[in-house]
Amino acid sequence: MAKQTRDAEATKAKIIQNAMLLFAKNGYDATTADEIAQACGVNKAMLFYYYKNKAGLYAAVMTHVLDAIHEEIITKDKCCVSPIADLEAFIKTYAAYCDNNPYVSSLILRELSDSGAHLPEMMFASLRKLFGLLSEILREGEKQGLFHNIEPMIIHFMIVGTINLLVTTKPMRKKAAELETELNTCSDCDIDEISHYIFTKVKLMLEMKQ
Amino acid sequence: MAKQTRDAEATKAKIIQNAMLLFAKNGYDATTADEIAQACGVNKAMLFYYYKNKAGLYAAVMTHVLDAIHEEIITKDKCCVSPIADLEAFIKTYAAYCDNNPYVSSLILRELSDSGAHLPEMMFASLRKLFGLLSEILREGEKQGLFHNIEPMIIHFMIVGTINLLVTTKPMRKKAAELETELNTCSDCDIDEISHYIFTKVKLMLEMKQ
Amino acid sequence: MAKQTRDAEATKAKIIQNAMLLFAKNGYDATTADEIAQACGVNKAMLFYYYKNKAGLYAAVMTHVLDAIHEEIITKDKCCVSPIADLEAFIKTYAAYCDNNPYVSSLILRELSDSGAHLPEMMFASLRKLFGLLSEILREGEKQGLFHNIEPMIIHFMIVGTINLLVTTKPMRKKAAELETELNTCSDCDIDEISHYIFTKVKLMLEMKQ
Amino acid sequence: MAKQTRDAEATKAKIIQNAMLLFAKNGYDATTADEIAQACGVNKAMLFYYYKNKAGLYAAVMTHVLDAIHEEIITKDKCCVSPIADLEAFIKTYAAYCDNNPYVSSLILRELSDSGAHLPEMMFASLRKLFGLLSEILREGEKQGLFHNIEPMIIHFMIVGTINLLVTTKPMRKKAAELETELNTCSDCDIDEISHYIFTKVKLMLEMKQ
DNA sequence: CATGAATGAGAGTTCATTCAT
DNA sequence: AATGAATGAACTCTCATTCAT
Repeated sequence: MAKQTRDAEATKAKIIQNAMLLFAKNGYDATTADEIAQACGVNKAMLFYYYKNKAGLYAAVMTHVLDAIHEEIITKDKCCVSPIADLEAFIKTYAAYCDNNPYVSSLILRELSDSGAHLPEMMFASLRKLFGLLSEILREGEKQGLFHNIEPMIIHFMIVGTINLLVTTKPMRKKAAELETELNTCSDCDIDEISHYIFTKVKLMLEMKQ
Repeated sequence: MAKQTRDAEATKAKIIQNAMLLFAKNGYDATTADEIAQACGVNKAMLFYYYKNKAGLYAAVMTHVLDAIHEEIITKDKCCVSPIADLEAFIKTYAAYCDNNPYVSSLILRELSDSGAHLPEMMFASLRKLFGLLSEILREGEKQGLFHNIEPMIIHFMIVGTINLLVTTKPMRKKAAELETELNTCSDCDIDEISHYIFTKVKLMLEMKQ
Repeated sequence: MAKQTRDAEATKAKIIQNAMLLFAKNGYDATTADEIAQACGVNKAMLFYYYKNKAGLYAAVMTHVLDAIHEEIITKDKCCVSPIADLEAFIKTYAAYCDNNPYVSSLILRELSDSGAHLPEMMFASLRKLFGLLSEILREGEKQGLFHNIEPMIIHFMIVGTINLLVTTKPMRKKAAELETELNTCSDCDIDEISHYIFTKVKLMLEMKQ
Repeated sequence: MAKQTRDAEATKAKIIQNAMLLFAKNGYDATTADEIAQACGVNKAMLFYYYKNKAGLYAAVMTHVLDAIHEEIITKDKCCVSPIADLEAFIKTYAAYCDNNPYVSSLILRELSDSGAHLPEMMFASLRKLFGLLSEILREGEKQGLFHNIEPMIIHFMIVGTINLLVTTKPMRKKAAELETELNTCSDCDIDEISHYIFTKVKLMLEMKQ
């Protein structure tokens, strides 16, 4: 009996995992149910059995992804030591997570460029949670007189957007570097350098009174 | 000179224009040839007559968009006054252009999150041109001792990515603001405030020696 | 054993059967997937489900046809009594089979006049098998001193080509006879007369030393 | 003025010539108006201007082909010397003509395997003329007591069908010979050997009383 | 006579989804 | 819970044909 239950869970997990990769690689429309099923080694009808329809599966994938990243951040951040330490933790954790799970950036960017067309309600909740974390840090820093002239939404996109773009364009930048050596596309930068650079620059930016 | 019933240039332009809007709104896969043709008031076969296939039309749209933005920038920028003035012009022109033509941001972000899956060769050329403009400004600033510790690719995405994300998420942010007043999503910020804010912050960031 | 609503083998067979008739009647290009599906009372997508694409279905049809005729001949021929008896059996069996399944002649002639454009590899194998049967008979006859001056390929086409042409042109010849009584188009000849005539004449031809 | 007229004629001839080759190579349905126009270096609309529609062009091509072959035969045959000489001339002229204009065999075989679906009325007339020539020779031979037990339609297909099949399958037989040396596909036979062989064998066949 | 622009009616193929087992 | 069979609605693309110039 326990076997049965665990199999069902295992199947569901396998589906989410493979769907995530494929949605990230090819986008929502270009990913077919057949493809996902085949990648899982599961019958196609199972996708619909467990997730009702393609949109439902996609929603499940996105919740999974966003919840995971949120949890990663609140776990890794030794919250509340200092706003600056928190900011550093936020940036580095987010960057490291995206680098390890590169489909995440792709999924998030795509969703943002759709204005959340595929999953309005749910997207809001999960993305807001993420934005909420940074907002809180910034507000606290402002309260302590460390940060000035804060526009949290813009800062959020500066951090998160930049990281996501650098992650998704990695192969593209590598290819560009091979074609033309003149342009510096940061094609060999590793994620720790990148996140450290971003942190340093954003910190400066927030600390200035202007 | 007389208004013609059969004007190839006009038809081609109509197609590009409508395709651009639809590709931006719905993405490549979710946009159908029927839809585009109907929006143009043109027979579907014309799309293929002029652009060979859907991918060809998409490529034409993207070249058009990226070339237009490039030209806008090099026209509006009174080039070479000073790196700081150039930076300001770059940011503000780019932001204003995207705000006036909101499909642009959507198209660019989507393409970047695909790593240029739809148009490898061409994308490179056009995006590189844009990146090249900023690169040049940054390099000059560094040479003049105004900017320090420059990583151009990261700076580029910080500017361009942030603007694009703010443009595409505008409706989403508006909706979020209606639902919940607690969070500040910059939903009423207008584009000039935004681009000025970004310019100010980026300038600071570049001028610091760290 | 119970009659099933969903019987893959039955469906596949239905598709082959109807496709065979339609390809024979109208040729490859002029036969549409819609038409075939409708004739089968099956959804069009099933054709692609089972046979991948139109060419695949056509190939399946041809293999089916050629294998069937080959089997018919090796079954009906009491092989190896004497080359002459074998020749008679070959001619009469082939003729009777084509007469009973008139699409066969049409398919074969069409394919030959295309030089096997639609299915290079497969066509070779199956047609060669048929030609091999006659070749063997002729060679044996020659060895036994019964036949002389044999050019097997030419003899093969004389037999098989003539039969096929008489079968496919049957309606045409009937119509011609109605229009004009002067010309004798053998419009009332039945297949047994025809095959007997061919056998008699070919036998003479082979037995002469010239 | 004469120039104009001659140009029109030249254009029409160019169209017929190229259409003939393409119809022969690819069949009626698989040949497109675009293709023909491009091959001629003529605007597509011209095809319809001169020949009303595709079927009309095809009909024109076929009449051209069949009339040409008919004329060739009645020209080359020193008619009425003796039925045997006439037969020889008929076979050899037909074979040589098809060998020089290989599209002819393809077109004729295809048309016959359709039972003249594309051009009922016209096909009859032209094919009948050809068949009429042979019929007359056979009848005369019978009257003179040279030939016996004649079934003209069958003899006709034995001659014409065999020649056509050998011509159209030439590339196929060559390829088969390369793959497998065991089978003798007459792949190196030249047309004069073939037509002489056919003539010899048919002559024997007709002279026997059986 | 000649052209390029335009069209409508399909054709083949794909795919999310459902049904029967 | 799981599968393969089946479907209907779309989608991209093609092509004979016509129109305006």
